[in-house]
Amino acid sequence: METRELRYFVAVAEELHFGRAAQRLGIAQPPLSRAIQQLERRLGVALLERNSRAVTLTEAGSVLLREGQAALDAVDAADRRTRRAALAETGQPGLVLVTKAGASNELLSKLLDTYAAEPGAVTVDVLLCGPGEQERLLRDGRADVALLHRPFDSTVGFDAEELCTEGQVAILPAGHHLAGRAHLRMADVTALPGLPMPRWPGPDGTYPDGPGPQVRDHAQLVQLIALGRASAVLPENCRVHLHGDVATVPVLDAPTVTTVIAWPPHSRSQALAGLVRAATRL
Amino acid sequence: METRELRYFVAVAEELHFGRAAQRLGIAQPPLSRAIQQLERRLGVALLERNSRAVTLTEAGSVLLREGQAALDAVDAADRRTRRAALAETGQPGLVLVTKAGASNELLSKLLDTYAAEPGAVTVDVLLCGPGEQERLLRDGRADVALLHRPFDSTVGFDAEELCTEGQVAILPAGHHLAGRAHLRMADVTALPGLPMPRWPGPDGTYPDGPGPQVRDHAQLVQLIALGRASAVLPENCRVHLHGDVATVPVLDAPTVTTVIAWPPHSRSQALAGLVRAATRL
DNA sequence: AACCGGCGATACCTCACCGGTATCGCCCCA
DNA sequence: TGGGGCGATACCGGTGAGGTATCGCCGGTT
Repeated sequence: METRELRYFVAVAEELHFGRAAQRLGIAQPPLSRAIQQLERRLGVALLERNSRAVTLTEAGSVLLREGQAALDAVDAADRRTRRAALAETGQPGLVLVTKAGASNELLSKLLDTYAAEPGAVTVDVLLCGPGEQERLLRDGRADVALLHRPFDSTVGFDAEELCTEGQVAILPAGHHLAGRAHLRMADVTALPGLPMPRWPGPDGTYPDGPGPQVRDHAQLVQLIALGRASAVLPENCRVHLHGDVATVPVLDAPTVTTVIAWPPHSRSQALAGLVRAATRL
Repeated sequence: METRELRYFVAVAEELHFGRAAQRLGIAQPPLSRAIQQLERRLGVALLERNSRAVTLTEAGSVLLREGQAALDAVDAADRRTRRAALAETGQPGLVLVTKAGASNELLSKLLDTYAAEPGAVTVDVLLCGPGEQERLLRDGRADVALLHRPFDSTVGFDAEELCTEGQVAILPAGHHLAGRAHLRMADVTALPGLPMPRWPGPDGTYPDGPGPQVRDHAQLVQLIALGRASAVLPENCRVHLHGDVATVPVLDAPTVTTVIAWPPHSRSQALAGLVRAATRL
């Protein structure tokens, strides 16, 4: 099975429309139709159901969609990491670390300082992204290593070391009547009248239905809380980049959050090993 | 990057010889040389160092070797699992479970019975293999789910659930002077004069250097022990398929062995979920 | 009921590129 | 200095990927 065929199939399977898929791929529709037919013939498997007016996935088709996406990510990762390895020989970015924007900031800066002081340390690029995007970046090779936060992020499929564990705090508008409490319970802060929890985008970039404002990063969220339009429960360390307009109150029964450093399991890079060693020594 | 190019590069990188690689791929040498050159040109990266008389990998080349092997496994997995999904619709093997030959036998049969009794259970094929081969089979799609034994097998890169934990016992020839002891320590059984630990093949099929007979599975090992040519330390449950010629003695300070059920993290199959549920209920 | 429009499949053509054979150039070694 | 092993180059033929034009089917509209 060739990568080209996989890319074509994944495009059609995601769009469920040959015309749009062809457009997205930058080719005409007839070659796309033929390529999919040929793939089905070579596999000996029907992947798509074309009853006129609609294209749907067969059972085998949805398996190939999932597995094909994973395989394409792996191929992209091979491409990107190879290019990066070649650049690294000439000096440039040795490792790319990805973390959620606005999370674990002081841990991250300590880590970067500690690692940079090591002999043989390479340059580390830091990539910030929204929640849930890190796994993808790690899988498709745009990043080599990530700071993840369990239980929000899953470390399944990666190798990981735990770095630290912390409780969570509620973030409330400064004048809110609960802002003065010494501590709260989850039941106190879920469904606060007029202060809904925000909605984060899913892996596909769309927002789930429901109440609450749509946010893309912590800065947006804090602004909305300061405006009295939302509330949130976040790990303690986010306090360091909050200012006077919001209050933080520990939430006793919120799940604890563990920060871990994670990387693809087949990495055998010297640089990555050094960074992980530095992290576990913090 | 196309799958064909990756396969070609991996062959050359493993053989470090264009002629042999071409032979292994079933093509002539000149097209192979050209394909590699083109890959290097497209990536803009030197992958191989050809000083006359020897081919060696560059730093970027070894990155592409590792990442490329992982990517090819993922592509193979997509192919195999798609074909299997299509067969499953017509009734045949719904899941392939792989485990080390001769390990966790009664646990496995209980698991298969429990699962088979569930409504909607599909047929489960059992694949037996040597130690260290399971991860590979899971990665390239020849298997869907595995019984692994920590700490011998690594579950890195997979999703897993723990099933049970057990101590280890020394396996000795029936008449051995330590066979009557109530228990032993690791120090007692490592380097027994005339009873070396066996050597198992590595992932590449070759055996490490050193003393001790080469073995490929538990049956061979037990036979060698009964003949007084080897000894071993294995999880307790292996007792059930031993016979009179060998003795087992608990080893108090051997690491405990945890049997886990593991599967590729992006699986979303209903059948797999049912099997895992059955396993955790045992 | 007839027509129109959207969509996937088919027909047919062109050209890139993949693979094969023959041969070269280089270098180690006898 | 000549031979042999090895990778690169030159050249050729066939497969197949992609493009354009068009068909066939079906559903909704008037």
